[in-house]
Amino acid sequence: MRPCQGEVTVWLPEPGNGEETLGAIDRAATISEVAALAGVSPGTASKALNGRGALRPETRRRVQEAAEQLGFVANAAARSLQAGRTYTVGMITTDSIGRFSIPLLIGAEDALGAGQVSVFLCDARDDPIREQYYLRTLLGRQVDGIIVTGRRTQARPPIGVGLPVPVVYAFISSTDPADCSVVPDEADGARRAIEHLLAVGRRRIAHVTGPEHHHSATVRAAAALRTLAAAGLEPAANVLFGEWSEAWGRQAAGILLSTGAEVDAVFCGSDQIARGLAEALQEAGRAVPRDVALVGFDNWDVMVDGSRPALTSIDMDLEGIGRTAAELLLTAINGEPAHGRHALPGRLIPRASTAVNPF
Amino acid sequence: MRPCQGEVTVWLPEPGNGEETLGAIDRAATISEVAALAGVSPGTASKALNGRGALRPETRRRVQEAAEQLGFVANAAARSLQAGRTYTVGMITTDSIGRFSIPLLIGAEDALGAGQVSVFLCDARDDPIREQYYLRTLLGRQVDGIIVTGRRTQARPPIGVGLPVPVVYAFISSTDPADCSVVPDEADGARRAIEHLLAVGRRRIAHVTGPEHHHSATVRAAAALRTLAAAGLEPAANVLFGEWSEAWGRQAAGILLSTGAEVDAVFCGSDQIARGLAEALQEAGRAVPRDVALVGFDNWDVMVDGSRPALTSIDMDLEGIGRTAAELLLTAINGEPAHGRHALPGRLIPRASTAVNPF
DNA sequence: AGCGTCAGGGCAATCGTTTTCCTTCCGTTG
DNA sequence: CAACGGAAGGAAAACGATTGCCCTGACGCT
Repeated sequence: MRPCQGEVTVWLPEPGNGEETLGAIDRAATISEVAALAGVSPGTASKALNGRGALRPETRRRVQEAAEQLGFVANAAARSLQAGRTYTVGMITTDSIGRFSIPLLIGAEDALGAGQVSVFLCDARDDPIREQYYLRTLLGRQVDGIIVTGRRTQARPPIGVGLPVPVVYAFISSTDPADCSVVPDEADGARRAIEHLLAVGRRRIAHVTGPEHHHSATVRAAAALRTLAAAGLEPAANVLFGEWSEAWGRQAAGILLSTGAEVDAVFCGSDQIARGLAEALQEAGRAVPRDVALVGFDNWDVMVDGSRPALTSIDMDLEGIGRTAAELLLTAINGEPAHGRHALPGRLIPRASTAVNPF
Repeated sequence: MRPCQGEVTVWLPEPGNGEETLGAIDRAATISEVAALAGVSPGTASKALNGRGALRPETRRRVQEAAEQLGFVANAAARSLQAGRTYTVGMITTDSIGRFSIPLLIGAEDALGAGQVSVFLCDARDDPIREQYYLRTLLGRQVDGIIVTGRRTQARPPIGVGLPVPVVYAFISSTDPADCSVVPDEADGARRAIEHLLAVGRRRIAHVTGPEHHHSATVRAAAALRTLAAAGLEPAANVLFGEWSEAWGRQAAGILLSTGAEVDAVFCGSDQIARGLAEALQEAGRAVPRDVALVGFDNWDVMVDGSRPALTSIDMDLEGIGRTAAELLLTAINGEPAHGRHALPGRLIPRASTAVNPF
């Protein structure tokens, strides 16, 4: 194996650097060594370190000092072999690790780290083979549970049936209603967007979003239309389906302007679309938010802050979804499995693109 | 523990769903059970499944079928207990998982996954306490090695001294030259940027970048100036240090224009800066790339593609850095530790912002 | 003084797999 | 026919931590 490809520059350390690292540990100490140093048996040492059994305080202290001195950390393999639990969960991102997976991952790691549980990360890259391979790997490592995440909210077939460990789906959901899924309430998010636009006085509202075959796009669009209808309004234009890109946002702006529809607000299916729309509208002489107010979706920092004006957006609270999924997984591991699809509400983050008084 | 906070909508599965999941596994099968089913001893079963020992082909097959039938996956805890290796490495991202960590992570996971090694992910969030906590956790889990990554290329103190397992730093580097670090060659990247601008005929080149106290900013700036000097040129303006944001890019455009410096190209310290600059320049009536050519840094897809025109940029090959770090770690685990700072070259990705003939 | 009680701590089994010896059986050869 | 050798597979130790059980003193009570 050639570790480095292409040109590589290497600075080697200067030789003859005589200082020895202090406290060097060649091999991790075992509890027997700790016990020997403390002058007790391994069993007693275990009790001392885990606060079990009946020990003289002085003995306990002696063992603890010995452990400290040797830098003892219990071998997790041995411990889990005997406990039957590994205090480890697997996290499979079915599509690549990306913008959506990360907050989920952080949220999950947050909730699990507090419970002394470590996370095995697996990136299946949209490949069912890799997915099953990782699943087997995780099962072989006797994880206590598995979190499955992905980039799209659309329901997917269960990753496995009759698995020996609990599984929770985060962001994506399983088609099997008996599985436990934690997803964003996208319809609720779309409702908040429309209601916010209504609240700031807009009445001629259009919706520009991603591909029609994309679950999120259709769910959000339907909810937006429902909310408008509930207010006795029609959309100012037909829903424009396209892609999740700035380029499509710019293009959509042209379409809206050319139809002559008197649009005073656009709810966009993503922040990227909104940003493209904002740019093109302003180039065409429409002021944002004065003439047209904009609401995005995702609350992606780099987009909402980079856009001018800054974008009002819907935050799906991905971190919260990851955290909730992890917490549900922990309770499932403790014997109380949850079922069904848990939809978490998002928040609307108001910014300049829907300001009432833009001065 | 309340798993869900805030409003939550739950759809429960319809009760009375009578179908039993097929092949349900309550408890993972052990090798003894496989052995019993195949009519051999556990030791023999182990040999059969691992291709060791002298066994009749027919016996081997019988064991394999039994394993298949029971869905046997070897208990990794037991295996690593006896092997002294866990086929697991830890990955500590010292600052939060972000845009830079992900490609590193993907690259590392790529190189390791192929070697049947799993990754423990830990996010220390810039907190030294968390960092040491995770380090202990990883050591307790007997990882075979540790990869340390971060968001900044600046050298950092070693995460620990005399650790019982090899450590490789990726993207960041360790201040201890005896440690192994894999970093992008930022100076080389800056050189490529300047040489590209020279190659497309620009001579009055400015540099706008991030904070002066930021290692990457100073390294890139120094290399840019050196490259210009080597071509017998002065920079068209003083290096402008600011922040890594679009807003700063826009502001810097104003500064450059107001000084009256006849700039025909700007090398930007990041794609965000370049995007802001592109916007502001064009609003001021300068065409990109006709009047001013732009080169960014990072090759961040959403920036280089969202910008108009699309940005030429320097790609640090983060994925390659992650992969190389992982490969070096694997060889270190196998007893051949590498030392020193390995700088990997980047690539310049040409796009419209430096096109010679923009028509 | 004798017995019971309990604190303190050692012993050994256990978890599941691998691996190092053995044992057994069969065929071959001197 | 005896001895040897190799093939096939079994028995058991080992990895390291935990834990239930047991042992040993010391102390108190009658």
